[in-house]
Amino acid sequence: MAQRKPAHEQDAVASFVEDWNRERPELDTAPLEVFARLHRVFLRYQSQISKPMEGHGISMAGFDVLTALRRAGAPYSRTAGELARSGLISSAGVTLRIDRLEKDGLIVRERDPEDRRVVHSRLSEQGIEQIDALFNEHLENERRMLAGMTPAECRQLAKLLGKLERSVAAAQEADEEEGEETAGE
Amino acid sequence: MAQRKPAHEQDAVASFVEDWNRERPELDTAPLEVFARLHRVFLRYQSQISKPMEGHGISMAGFDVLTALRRAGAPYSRTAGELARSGLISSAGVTLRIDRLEKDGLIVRERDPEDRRVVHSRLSEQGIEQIDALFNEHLENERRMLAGMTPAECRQLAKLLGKLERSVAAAQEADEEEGEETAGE
DNA sequence: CAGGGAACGCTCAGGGCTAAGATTTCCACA
DNA sequence: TGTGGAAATCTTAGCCCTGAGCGTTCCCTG
Repeated sequence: MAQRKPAHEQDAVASFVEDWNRERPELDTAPLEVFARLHRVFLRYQSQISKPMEGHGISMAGFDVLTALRRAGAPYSRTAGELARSGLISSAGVTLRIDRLEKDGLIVRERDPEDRRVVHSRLSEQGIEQIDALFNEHLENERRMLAGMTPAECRQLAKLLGKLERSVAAAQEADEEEGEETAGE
Repeated sequence: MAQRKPAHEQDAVASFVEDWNRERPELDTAPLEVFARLHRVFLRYQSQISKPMEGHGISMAGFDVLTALRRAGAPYSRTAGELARSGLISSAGVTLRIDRLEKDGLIVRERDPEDRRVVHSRLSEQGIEQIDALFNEHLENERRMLAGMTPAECRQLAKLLGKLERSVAAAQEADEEEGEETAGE
Protein backbone atom coordinates (compact mmCIF):
# COMPACT_ATOMS: atom_id res chain seq x y z
CA MET A 1 0.00 0.00 0.00
CA ALA A 2 2.49 2.65 1.05
CA GLN A 3 4.73 3.70 -1.82
CA ARG A 4 8.31 2.58 -1.54
CA LYS A 5 10.77 5.39 -1.50
CA PRO A 6 14.22 4.13 -0.64
CA ALA A 7 16.93 6.60 0.19
CA HIS A 8 18.02 6.97 -3.43
CA GLU A 9 14.45 7.46 -4.69
CA GLN A 10 13.81 4.96 -7.44
CA ASP A 11 12.80 6.34 -10.83
CA ALA A 12 9.02 6.79 -10.92
CA VAL A 13 8.70 5.41 -14.43
CA ALA A 14 10.58 2.26 -13.44
CA SER A 15 7.90 1.72 -10.77
CA PHE A 16 5.14 2.24 -13.33
CA VAL A 17 6.64 -0.43 -15.55
CA GLU A 18 6.98 -2.82 -12.62
CA ASP A 19 3.33 -2.25 -11.75
CA TRP A 20 2.17 -2.99 -15.27
CA ASN A 21 4.29 -6.14 -15.46
CA ARG A 22 2.58 -7.35 -12.33
CA GLU A 23 -0.95 -6.33 -13.33
CA ARG A 24 -0.92 -7.07 -17.05
CA PRO A 25 2.21 -9.14 -17.78
CA GLU A 26 1.11 -9.82 -21.37
CA LEU A 27 1.69 -6.18 -22.39
CA ASP A 28 4.93 -4.90 -23.86
CA THR A 29 5.45 -1.65 -22.00
CA ALA A 30 8.71 -0.68 -23.66
CA PRO A 31 7.28 2.56 -25.17
CA LEU A 32 6.55 3.90 -21.68
CA GLU A 33 10.25 4.00 -20.93
CA VAL A 34 10.51 6.80 -23.47
CA PHE A 35 7.14 8.56 -23.39
CA ALA A 36 6.29 8.41 -19.71
CA ARG A 37 9.70 9.92 -18.99
CA LEU A 38 9.16 12.51 -21.70
CA HIS A 39 5.85 13.45 -20.13
CA ARG A 40 7.21 13.72 -16.61
CA VAL A 41 10.29 15.68 -17.49
CA PHE A 42 8.21 18.08 -19.56
CA LEU A 43 5.82 18.73 -16.67
CA ARG A 44 8.74 19.48 -14.37
CA TYR A 45 10.40 21.65 -17.00
CA GLN A 46 7.19 23.58 -17.56
CA SER A 47 6.64 24.42 -13.93
CA GLN A 48 10.28 25.33 -13.38
CA ILE A 49 10.49 27.49 -16.49
CA SER A 50 7.47 29.52 -15.48
CA LYS A 51 9.08 30.95 -12.35
CA PRO A 52 11.23 33.70 -13.88
CA MET A 53 8.49 34.52 -16.37
CA GLU A 54 5.85 35.09 -13.72
CA GLY A 55 8.20 37.61 -12.15
CA HIS A 56 7.87 39.64 -15.35
CA GLY A 57 4.13 38.99 -15.65
CA ILE A 58 4.56 36.83 -18.75
CA SER A 59 3.21 33.34 -19.33
CA MET A 60 4.91 30.49 -21.16
CA ALA A 61 2.44 31.02 -24.00
CA GLY A 62 3.29 34.72 -24.25
CA PHE A 63 6.99 33.97 -23.98
CA ASP A 64 6.73 31.62 -26.93
CA VAL A 65 5.25 34.37 -29.10
CA LEU A 66 7.67 37.06 -27.95
CA THR A 67 10.71 34.88 -28.68
CA ALA A 68 9.35 33.94 -32.10
CA LEU A 69 9.06 37.64 -32.95
CA ARG A 70 12.42 38.59 -31.45
CA ARG A 71 14.16 35.76 -33.31
CA ALA A 72 12.68 36.94 -36.59
CA GLY A 73 14.88 40.07 -36.47
CA ALA A 74 13.82 43.63 -37.31
CA PRO A 75 11.06 44.64 -37.69
CA TYR A 76 10.12 41.81 -35.30
CA SER A 77 6.93 40.94 -37.11
CA ARG A 78 5.15 37.70 -38.09
CA THR A 79 1.73 36.71 -39.33
CA ALA A 80 -0.69 34.80 -37.13
CA GLY A 81 -0.34 31.73 -39.32
CA GLU A 82 3.44 31.74 -39.00
CA LEU A 83 3.13 32.00 -35.23
CA ALA A 84 0.70 29.07 -35.14
CA ARG A 85 3.05 26.83 -37.11
CA SER A 86 6.17 27.88 -35.22
CA GLY A 87 4.48 27.32 -31.86
CA LEU A 88 2.68 24.11 -32.88
CA ILE A 89 -0.67 25.43 -31.72
CA SER A 90 -4.05 26.09 -33.35
CA SER A 91 -4.94 29.36 -35.03
CA ALA A 92 -7.52 29.97 -32.31
CA GLY A 93 -4.78 29.68 -29.73
CA VAL A 94 -2.72 32.29 -31.56
CA THR A 95 -5.60 34.74 -31.58
CA LEU A 96 -5.95 34.43 -27.82
CA ARG A 97 -2.21 34.75 -27.18
CA ILE A 98 -2.05 37.86 -29.30
CA ASP A 99 -5.12 39.36 -27.64
CA ARG A 100 -3.43 39.09 -24.26
CA LEU A 101 -0.05 40.39 -25.39
CA GLU A 102 -1.65 43.29 -27.25
CA LYS A 103 -3.67 44.23 -24.17
CA ASP A 104 -0.40 44.27 -22.19
CA GLY A 105 1.16 46.59 -24.77
CA LEU A 106 3.95 44.16 -25.74
CA ILE A 107 2.91 43.73 -29.37
CA VAL A 108 0.80 45.58 -31.94
CA ARG A 109 -1.45 44.13 -34.64
CA GLU A 110 -1.12 45.56 -38.15
CA ARG A 111 -3.29 44.50 -41.04
CA ASP A 112 -1.39 43.84 -44.25
CA PRO A 113 -2.27 46.50 -46.87
CA GLU A 114 -1.46 44.16 -49.78
CA ASP A 115 -3.49 41.20 -48.57
CA ARG A 116 -6.16 42.31 -46.19
CA ARG A 117 -6.77 38.80 -44.82
CA VAL A 118 -3.34 38.83 -43.17
CA VAL A 119 -2.56 40.34 -39.77
CA HIS A 120 1.03 41.03 -38.73
CA SER A 121 1.97 41.02 -35.06
CA ARG A 122 4.95 43.23 -34.25
CA LEU A 123 6.92 43.69 -31.03
CA SER A 124 6.45 47.10 -29.42
CA GLU A 125 9.45 48.93 -27.94
CA GLN A 126 8.36 47.69 -24.55
CA GLY A 127 8.02 44.18 -25.91
CA ILE A 128 11.59 44.17 -27.20
CA GLU A 129 12.94 45.35 -23.87
CA GLN A 130 10.93 42.78 -21.93
CA ILE A 131 11.95 39.81 -24.02
CA ASP A 132 15.60 40.80 -24.23
CA ALA A 133 15.81 41.04 -20.47
CA LEU A 134 13.80 37.90 -19.85
CA PHE A 135 15.60 35.69 -22.36
CA ASN A 136 18.89 35.93 -20.48
CA GLU A 137 17.21 34.79 -17.29
CA HIS A 138 15.49 32.02 -19.19
CA LEU A 139 18.74 30.62 -20.57
CA GLU A 140 20.37 30.84 -17.17
CA ASN A 141 17.46 28.93 -15.66
CA GLU A 142 17.70 26.24 -18.34
CA ARG A 143 21.42 25.92 -17.71
CA ARG A 144 20.73 25.23 -14.05
CA MET A 145 18.29 22.51 -15.07
CA LEU A 146 21.06 20.86 -17.09
CA ALA A 147 23.57 20.95 -14.25
CA GLY A 148 23.32 17.20 -13.73
CA MET A 149 24.20 16.37 -17.34
CA THR A 150 27.56 16.40 -19.08
CA PRO A 151 27.89 18.37 -22.35
CA ALA A 152 28.28 15.10 -24.24
CA GLU A 153 25.05 13.76 -22.75
CA CYS A 154 23.27 16.97 -23.71
CA ARG A 155 24.40 16.67 -27.31
CA GLN A 156 23.38 13.02 -27.44
CA LEU A 157 19.99 13.79 -25.89
CA ALA A 158 19.41 16.68 -28.30
CA LYS A 159 20.17 14.42 -31.23
CA LEU A 160 17.81 11.69 -30.05
CA LEU A 161 15.02 14.15 -29.31
CA GLY A 162 15.37 15.53 -32.82
CA LYS A 163 15.05 12.04 -34.21
CA LEU A 164 12.06 11.35 -31.97
CA GLU A 165 10.31 14.49 -33.18
CA ARG A 166 10.67 13.33 -36.76
CA SER A 167 9.40 9.88 -35.82
CA VAL A 168 6.35 11.26 -34.00
CA ALA A 169 5.63 13.69 -36.83
CA ALA A 170 5.75 10.83 -39.32
CA ALA A 171 3.13 8.87 -37.35
CA GLN A 172 0.98 12.00 -37.20
CA GLU A 173 1.14 12.56 -40.94
CA ALA A 174 0.40 8.89 -41.65
CA ASP A 175 -2.80 9.23 -39.60
CA GLU A 176 -3.84 12.35 -41.45
CA GLU A 177 -3.42 10.77 -44.87
CA GLU A 178 -5.40 7.73 -43.79
CA GLY A 179 -8.15 10.05 -42.63
CA GLU A 180 -8.24 11.76 -46.02
CA GLU A 181 -8.48 8.47 -47.89
CA THR A 182 -11.38 7.09 -45.90
CA ALA A 183 -13.14 10.45 -45.90
CA GLY A 184 -14.37 10.03 -49.47
CA GLU A 185 -15.89 6.57 -49.16
CA MET B 1 1.95 13.48 -54.30
CA ALA B 2 4.92 15.40 -52.95
CA GLN B 3 5.77 15.29 -49.26
CA ARG B 4 4.63 18.27 -47.27
CA LYS B 5 8.05 18.74 -45.75
CA PRO B 6 10.69 18.69 -48.47
CA ALA B 7 14.20 17.57 -47.71
CA HIS B 8 15.54 21.10 -47.49
CA GLU B 9 13.39 21.86 -44.45
CA GLN B 10 15.84 21.44 -41.62
CA ASP B 11 15.10 20.83 -38.00
CA ALA B 12 13.02 23.69 -36.61
CA VAL B 13 15.15 24.02 -33.49
CA ALA B 14 18.31 24.29 -35.58
CA SER B 15 16.70 27.30 -37.29
CA PHE B 16 15.86 28.83 -33.92
CA VAL B 17 19.46 28.56 -32.82
CA GLU B 18 20.68 30.07 -36.10
CA ASP B 19 18.27 32.97 -35.61
CA TRP B 20 19.50 33.67 -32.10
CA ASN B 21 23.13 33.51 -33.18
CA ARG B 22 22.37 36.16 -35.77
CA GLU B 23 20.24 38.37 -33.51
CA ARG B 24 22.09 38.03 -30.21
CA PRO B 25 25.44 36.37 -30.92
CA GLU B 26 26.67 36.98 -27.37
CA LEU B 27 24.23 34.40 -25.94
CA ASP B 28 25.09 30.75 -25.41
CA THR B 29 22.02 28.99 -26.70
CA ALA B 30 23.20 25.44 -26.05
CA PRO B 31 20.36 24.66 -23.59
CA LEU B 32 17.80 25.23 -26.34
CA GLU B 33 19.12 22.22 -28.20
CA VAL B 34 17.72 20.08 -25.42
CA PHE B 35 14.73 21.99 -24.07
CA ALA B 36 13.27 23.46 -27.25
CA ARG B 37 13.31 19.98 -28.74
CA LEU B 38 11.80 18.56 -25.57
CA HIS B 39 9.02 21.13 -25.77
CA ARG B 40 8.26 20.51 -29.43
CA VAL B 41 8.29 16.75 -29.25
CA PHE B 42 6.03 16.86 -26.21
CA LEU B 43 3.47 19.04 -28.00
CA ARG B 44 3.39 16.64 -30.94
CA TYR B 45 3.20 13.64 -28.63
CA GLN B 46 0.33 15.21 -26.71
CA SER B 47 -1.80 15.89 -29.74
CA GLN B 48 -1.11 12.48 -31.26
CA ILE B 49 -1.80 10.61 -28.03
CA SER B 50 -5.18 12.25 -27.61
CA LYS B 51 -6.66 10.74 -30.76
CA PRO B 52 -7.48 7.22 -29.51
CA MET B 53 -8.59 8.63 -26.16
CA GLU B 54 -11.11 11.01 -27.67
CA GLY B 55 -12.66 8.03 -29.41
CA HIS B 56 -13.45 6.66 -25.96
CA GLY B 57 -14.51 10.05 -24.60
CA ILE B 58 -11.52 10.24 -22.27
CA SER B 59 -9.04 13.11 -21.94
CA MET B 60 -5.32 12.84 -21.32
CA ALA B 61 -5.97 14.06 -17.79
CA GLY B 62 -8.56 11.38 -17.16
CA PHE B 63 -6.34 8.75 -18.73
CA ASP B 64 -3.57 9.66 -16.35
CA VAL B 65 -5.81 9.06 -13.34
CA LEU B 66 -7.33 5.85 -14.69
CA THR B 67 -3.92 4.33 -15.40
CA ALA B 68 -2.63 5.32 -11.97
CA LEU B 69 -5.55 3.48 -10.37
CA ARG B 70 -5.32 0.45 -12.67
CA ARG B 71 -1.58 0.17 -12.06
CA ALA B 72 -2.15 0.17 -8.32
CA GLY B 73 -3.80 -3.27 -8.53
CA ALA B 74 -6.97 -4.40 -6.73
CA PRO B 75 -8.93 -2.73 -5.30
CA TYR B 76 -7.78 -0.02 -7.77
CA SER B 77 -7.90 2.77 -5.21
CA ARG B 78 -5.71 5.75 -4.34
CA THR B 79 -6.02 8.91 -2.27
CA ALA B 80 -6.24 12.32 -3.90
CA GLY B 81 -2.83 13.24 -2.56
CA GLU B 82 -1.22 10.14 -4.06
CA LEU B 83 -2.81 10.95 -7.41
CA ALA B 84 -1.48 14.50 -7.26
CA ARG B 85 2.07 13.37 -6.61
CA SER B 86 1.98 10.56 -9.17
CA GLY B 87 0.59 12.89 -11.86
CA LEU B 88 2.79 15.86 -10.95
CA ILE B 89 -0.22 18.18 -10.68
CA SER B 90 -1.76 20.39 -8.00
CA SER B 91 -4.31 19.14 -5.52
CA ALA B 92 -6.88 21.45 -7.11
CA GLY B 93 -6.25 19.75 -10.42
CA VAL B 94 -6.89 16.35 -8.87
CA THR B 95 -10.24 17.47 -7.49
CA LEU B 96 -11.34 18.58 -10.94
CA ARG B 97 -10.12 15.43 -12.65
CA ILE B 98 -11.95 13.27 -10.14
CA ASP B 99 -15.12 15.34 -10.42
CA ARG B 100 -15.24 14.68 -14.16
CA LEU B 101 -14.42 10.97 -13.95
CA GLU B 102 -16.95 10.45 -11.17
CA LYS B 103 -19.63 12.18 -13.20
CA ASP B 104 -18.84 9.83 -16.08
CA GLY B 105 -19.21 6.84 -13.76
CA LEU B 106 -15.63 5.64 -14.22
CA ILE B 107 -14.56 6.05 -10.59
CA VAL B 108 -16.21 6.37 -7.18
CA ARG B 109 -15.15 8.52 -4.23
CA GLU B 110 -15.04 6.87 -0.81
CA ARG B 111 -14.20 8.71 2.38
CA ASP B 112 -11.76 6.87 4.61
CA PRO B 113 -13.53 5.73 7.82
CA GLU B 114 -10.27 5.72 9.81
CA ASP B 115 -9.08 9.18 8.79
CA ARG B 116 -11.99 11.28 7.68
CA ARG B 117 -9.79 13.88 5.96
CA VAL B 118 -8.82 11.32 3.31
CA VAL B 119 -10.82 10.50 0.19
CA HIS B 120 -10.12 7.33 -1.80
CA SER B 121 -10.88 7.22 -5.52
CA ARG B 122 -11.62 3.73 -6.80
CA LEU B 123 -12.17 2.44 -10.35
CA SER B 124 -15.74 1.32 -11.05
CA GLU B 125 -16.36 -1.85 -13.05
CA GLN B 126 -16.93 0.31 -16.08
CA GLY B 127 -13.73 2.21 -15.36
CA ILE B 128 -11.70 -1.01 -15.31
CA GLU B 129 -13.14 -2.14 -18.61
CA GLN B 130 -12.54 1.24 -20.25
CA ILE B 131 -8.95 1.57 -19.20
CA ASP B 132 -8.05 -2.04 -20.00
CA ALA B 133 -9.38 -1.64 -23.52
CA LEU B 134 -7.87 1.79 -24.02
CA PHE B 135 -4.43 0.99 -22.70
CA ASN B 136 -3.75 -1.53 -25.45
CA GLU B 137 -4.60 1.05 -28.08
CA HIS B 138 -2.45 3.58 -26.28
CA LEU B 139 0.63 1.36 -26.31
CA GLU B 140 0.06 0.50 -29.97
CA ASN B 141 -0.14 4.20 -30.77
CA GLU B 142 3.07 4.91 -28.87
CA ARG B 143 4.83 2.10 -30.71
CA ARG B 144 3.88 3.70 -34.01
CA MET B 145 5.38 6.96 -32.80
CA LEU B 146 8.65 5.14 -32.13
CA ALA B 147 8.78 3.53 -35.57
CA GLY B 148 11.61 5.82 -36.67
CA MET B 149 13.87 4.84 -33.78
CA THR B 150 15.91 1.69 -33.23
CA PRO B 151 15.48 -0.20 -29.94
CA ALA B 152 18.99 0.82 -28.93
CA GLU B 153 18.18 4.47 -29.53
CA CYS B 154 15.02 4.11 -27.44
CA ARG B 155 16.95 2.64 -24.53
CA GLN B 156 19.56 5.37 -24.77
CA LEU B 157 16.90 8.08 -24.95
CA ALA B 158 15.01 6.63 -21.98
CA LYS B 159 18.20 6.61 -19.95
CA LEU B 160 19.04 10.21 -20.79
CA LEU B 161 15.48 11.41 -20.11
CA GLY B 162 15.64 9.73 -16.72
CA LYS B 163 18.85 11.56 -15.97
CA LEU B 164 17.36 14.82 -17.21
CA GLU B 165 14.35 14.42 -14.93
CA ARG B 166 16.64 14.04 -11.95
CA SER B 167 18.64 17.08 -13.04
CA VAL B 168 15.53 19.25 -13.48
CA ALA B 169 14.09 18.04 -10.18
CA ALA B 170 17.35 18.97 -8.44
CA ALA B 171 17.16 22.55 -9.79
CA GLN B 172 13.55 22.73 -8.64
CA GLU B 173 14.38 21.59 -5.12
CA ALA B 174 17.31 24.00 -4.91
CA ASP B 175 14.92 26.86 -5.70
CA GLU B 176 12.46 25.76 -3.06
CA GLU B 177 15.08 25.57 -0.35
CA GLU B 178 16.36 29.00 -1.21
CA GLY B 179 12.79 30.29 -0.98
CA GLU B 180 12.41 28.84 2.49
CA GLU B 181 15.62 30.37 3.74
CA THR B 182 14.82 33.89 2.65
CA ALA B 183 11.19 33.55 3.78
CA GLY B 184 12.09 33.94 7.44
CA GLU B 185 14.06 37.15 7.20
C1' DC C 1 -7.80 16.78 27.52
C1' DA C 2 -7.81 21.34 25.31
C1' DG C 3 -5.31 24.11 21.78
C1' DG C 4 -2.90 24.83 17.88
C1' DG C 5 -0.39 23.39 14.00
C1' DA C 6 -0.32 20.30 10.19
C1' DA C 7 -2.46 17.50 6.66
C1' DC C 8 -6.11 16.63 3.33
C1' DG C 9 -9.27 17.79 -0.06
C1' DC C 10 -12.30 21.46 -1.96
C1' DT C 11 -13.64 26.21 -3.86
C1' DC C 12 -12.80 30.26 -6.48
C1' DA C 13 -10.72 33.42 -9.74
C1' DG C 14 -7.86 33.74 -13.55
C1' DG C 15 -5.60 31.89 -17.54
C1' DG C 16 -4.89 28.65 -21.37
C1' DC C 17 -5.93 25.36 -25.38
C1' DT C 18 -8.83 23.09 -29.05
C1' DA C 19 -12.45 21.95 -32.66
C1' DA C 20 -15.79 23.69 -35.42
C1' DG C 21 -17.61 27.13 -37.83
C1' DA C 22 -18.30 32.21 -39.33
C1' DT C 23 -16.31 36.17 -41.76
C1' DT C 24 -13.57 38.58 -44.83
C1' DT C 25 -10.58 38.63 -48.66
C1' DC C 26 -8.11 36.86 -52.54
C1' DC C 27 -7.68 34.60 -56.96
C1' DA C 28 -8.12 31.26 -60.81
C1' DC C 29 -10.78 30.31 -64.55
C1' DA C 30 -14.79 29.54 -67.30
C1' DT D 1 -16.17 39.59 -65.40
C1' DG D 2 -18.57 36.92 -62.30
C1' DT D 3 -18.24 33.11 -59.25
C1' DG D 4 -16.85 29.36 -56.41
C1' DG D 5 -13.13 27.60 -53.76
C1' DA D 6 -9.34 28.46 -50.84
C1' DA D 7 -6.89 31.00 -47.34
C1' DA D 8 -6.24 33.87 -43.04
C1' DT D 9 -8.14 35.18 -38.96
C1' DC D 10 -11.57 35.47 -35.41
C1' DT D 11 -15.55 33.72 -32.46
C1' DT D 12 -17.79 30.47 -29.61
C1' DA D 13 -18.40 26.63 -26.56
C1' DG D 14 -16.26 23.40 -23.90
C1' DC D 15 -12.66 21.48 -21.20
C1' DC D 16 -8.31 21.72 -18.34
C1' DC D 17 -4.76 23.67 -14.99
C1' DT D 18 -2.77 26.63 -11.15
C1' DG D 19 -2.26 29.53 -6.79
C1' DA D 20 -4.35 31.08 -2.88
C1' DG D 21 -7.16 30.36 0.57
C1' DC D 22 -11.04 27.77 3.27
C1' DG D 23 -13.16 24.13 6.20
C1' DT D 24 -12.57 19.75 8.34
C1' DT D 25 -10.05 16.37 10.75
C1' DC D 26 -6.14 14.55 13.06
C1' DC D 27 -2.70 14.43 16.52
C1' DC D 28 1.06 16.26 19.38
C1' DT D 29 2.04 18.59 23.34
C1' DG D 30 1.64 20.95 27.53
